[in-house]
Amino acid sequence: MQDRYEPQTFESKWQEHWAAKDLFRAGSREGAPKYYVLAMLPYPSGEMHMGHARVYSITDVLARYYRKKGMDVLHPFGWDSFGLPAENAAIKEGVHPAIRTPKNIASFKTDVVRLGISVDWSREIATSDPAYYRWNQWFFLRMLERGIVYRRIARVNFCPSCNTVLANEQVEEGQCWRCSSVVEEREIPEWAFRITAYADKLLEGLKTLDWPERIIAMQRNWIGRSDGLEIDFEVANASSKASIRVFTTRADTIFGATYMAVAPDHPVLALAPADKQEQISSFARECRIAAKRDGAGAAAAEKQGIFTGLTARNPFTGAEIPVWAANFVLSGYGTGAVMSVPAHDERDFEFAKKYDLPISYVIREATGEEITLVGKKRVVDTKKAFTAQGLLFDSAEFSGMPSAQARLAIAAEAQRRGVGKPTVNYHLRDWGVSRQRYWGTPIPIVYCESCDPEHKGIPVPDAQLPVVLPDIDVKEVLTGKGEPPLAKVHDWIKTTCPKCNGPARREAETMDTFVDSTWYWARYLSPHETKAPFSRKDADRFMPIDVYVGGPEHAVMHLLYFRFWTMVMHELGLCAVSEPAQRLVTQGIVKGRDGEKMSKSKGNAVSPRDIITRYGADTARLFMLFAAPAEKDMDWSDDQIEGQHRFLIRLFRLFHGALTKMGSEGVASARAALGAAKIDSHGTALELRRRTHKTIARVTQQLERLQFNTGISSLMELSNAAAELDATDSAAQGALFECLASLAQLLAPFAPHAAEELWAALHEGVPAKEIPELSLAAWPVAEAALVVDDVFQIAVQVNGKLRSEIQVAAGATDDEVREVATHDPKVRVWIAGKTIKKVVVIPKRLVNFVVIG
RNA sequence: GGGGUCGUGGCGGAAUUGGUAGACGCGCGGGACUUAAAAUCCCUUUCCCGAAAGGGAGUCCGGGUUCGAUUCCCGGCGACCCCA
Repeated sequence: MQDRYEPQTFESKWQEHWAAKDLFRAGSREGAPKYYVLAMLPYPSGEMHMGHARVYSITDVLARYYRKKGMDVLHPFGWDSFGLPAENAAIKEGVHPAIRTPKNIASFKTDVVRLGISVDWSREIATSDPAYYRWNQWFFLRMLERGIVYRRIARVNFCPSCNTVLANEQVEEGQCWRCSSVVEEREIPEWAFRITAYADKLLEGLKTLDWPERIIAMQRNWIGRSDGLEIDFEVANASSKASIRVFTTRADTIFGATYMAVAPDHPVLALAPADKQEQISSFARECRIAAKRDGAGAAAAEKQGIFTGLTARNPFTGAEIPVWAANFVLSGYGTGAVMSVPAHDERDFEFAKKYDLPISYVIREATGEEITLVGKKRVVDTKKAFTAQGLLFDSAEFSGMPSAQARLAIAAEAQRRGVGKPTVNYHLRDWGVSRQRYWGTPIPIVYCESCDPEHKGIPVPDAQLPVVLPDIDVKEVLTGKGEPPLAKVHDWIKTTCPKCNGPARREAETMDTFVDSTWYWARYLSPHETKAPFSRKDADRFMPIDVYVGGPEHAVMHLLYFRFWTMVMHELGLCAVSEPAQRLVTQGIVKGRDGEKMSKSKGNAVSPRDIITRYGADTARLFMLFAAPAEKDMDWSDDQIEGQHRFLIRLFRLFHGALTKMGSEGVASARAALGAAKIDSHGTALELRRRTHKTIARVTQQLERLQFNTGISSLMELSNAAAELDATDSAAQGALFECLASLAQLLAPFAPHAAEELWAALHEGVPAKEIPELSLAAWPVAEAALVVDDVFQIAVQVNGKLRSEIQVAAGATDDEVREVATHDPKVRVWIAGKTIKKVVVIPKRLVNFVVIG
């Protein structure tokens, strides 16, 4: 072998070797347990970036490790090839997405291969392929049949720059998540997925998942279940009978509801006195403008409101209370109206103080003394709202009840009187999927004037799927303006009605590309299946995903849709599982040299291509894995990458030096001894053997726990130890050879090309077909006898302070250990003349003398 | 404002989950090789006192539990992320 580490001379050789031997094909180990490891589906930009390189390094370590553990590993790859970037580029440059996309895929794929990622390419898919998206359409129709897909008139977020409708989640601070344009509101018909029907299942399922706590929390908050009471407040002073419905989670405070607040565009405001109407509409206009400026939330803004002239009757106190219009009440949220309890809600309190509205306390602390009566007034802290739960007072027959009980009792009473009912509200909204774009899945619906005058939509029959995207003249159709692009493709829009065979037109809108990534992971199981999205047999074999790796930015959108879709697939009988991924790893971002998130526009991006060219793929991989734990953000560091490169340089020198010194005969006999498990060793050789086997045990454990950074450091330690051994006799050479062989094996998941090269060096002179294939060679197993030391270093403390270290035999009893420690000269100094109150002995760790005096 | 994650040397980060704090790597400093430089190799490197042996302090700050706390509990401060 060469003593110099020159990855350029061998990395592509091994990549070709793996491909030629088809080593990474899944499904070829029938009896073995399966392992499905997956990185989130990438959008095929022309070049891989560091974030990708990091994810694939992580999944590849796992794929390679479990493959060596004998499992049937599925590590597939594919492309999220529909979507806005390709379409926007087409608008700008006039290149058809269908032409650009395959080029980008080919280029990106080259990067994946060059990084040495062990992918089963026979399962490669692209979501823009009709063979894939026909199943999007098929799912859409199945969901339509089940009422999970429905048509609605929606007030939607519209990005004038992307010229597209955005989901709520795609709006950030009132701006488009992609281009940061200010989002407008429009009312249009659209198709939607009834994901809200799955809110409780989505919530419930979270309990079973091995996902990061913060992702679970984000999903829980996003679903936002709140249990409360819907109750009607009758309008007291309008000419016609009307009521305002509110939702509250704090029905126990209802006796303290001293005013109401409604959204500035609430329908009840039509009943307000004529002299107030102008004021109300100008207030509504202001709020609309402010909301657009500050974002949909607008809660950050100063609380503002106006009195509407209306009053309502508190259904429990009977009091007539004023109705205000307020900017913090949103018509799209809940019922668009709230009962305001300033005594027990901070926002209501603030508002009441500002506009001098009455405040009455009805809850007090549950512990503590009875409210003191001073004259006729109860003494409470009127400086602030009391928002905690407590005991009711001044609440008629409910007085004295604790909050939780009172909520139930008040809800029951409201229900008995027919003015309210217990209700559950969710923050989660249904998922609008219609997009006014070209480069997406056509929605398989036609409109027929004669059978469907109301434009409810007629499903395209299964036999006519896929509805294939038409080829277009890019310049004519993709103008980036006006109606959906497909509406301009008249030949395509014109079709026949599947019901009456009369003229009909196709749905011109396409599906949100988030649809594509909800179930691609299942398509990998049966990528060539033509009768179904995937086969039940394959689903039973490989579902669920064992480890799913991707960015935390997908915490709510993708990961929620992905779970929802799986629940539907389960209901359709397609698979046994209802949760797609048992374990989720969210990897941190890679920051640039300046500590900012890497991006081309900031000019701080480091290209994996450059790194691979300069240092080789293995160095790039080691850096990604070593610099920080997988879940943490990491800073790019030119120095750190040099360090990883140096490690590989040292390894090559170590192997070269050792093998040269042993000579081919020495190597052959050491190899034979290792093969026969007959390594005879003692002294320093035995010490190295212990280190080798301890390292095997440690690295194995670290891989199971995804602690790649410490795994690599364990390998560094072992190689440092091996370099120190001067192997002159055959025993030492045997131990050294075992150590090197283990290093090559343990290194294989992390730096596979270098490991192959080293593995080959260890088998120099052996006929190629007799050399075990490193990628499939069994993962080394530590010999138990060599993992346990026979002598331990034990710390000796006196009153918790380290005073000495002693050597103790493994089998020593606590008494013996204490005896040795007591006689240690350094310890004696500290315990001499003092009373030993207690001695704590922790086997194999430490002894602590507790002394006084 | 609510929810979450976290805070350890000059830096990235370790610490067998309550048991010798700082593994491994980087950087700094010193040395070897070299005409010289790069590369490589060796030594040192938490801070303070000390020539050394050794001693003292130390995991954001303040309390607590414990023989023993980076780890658990309470209260602050600060950072980041998500939602308002």
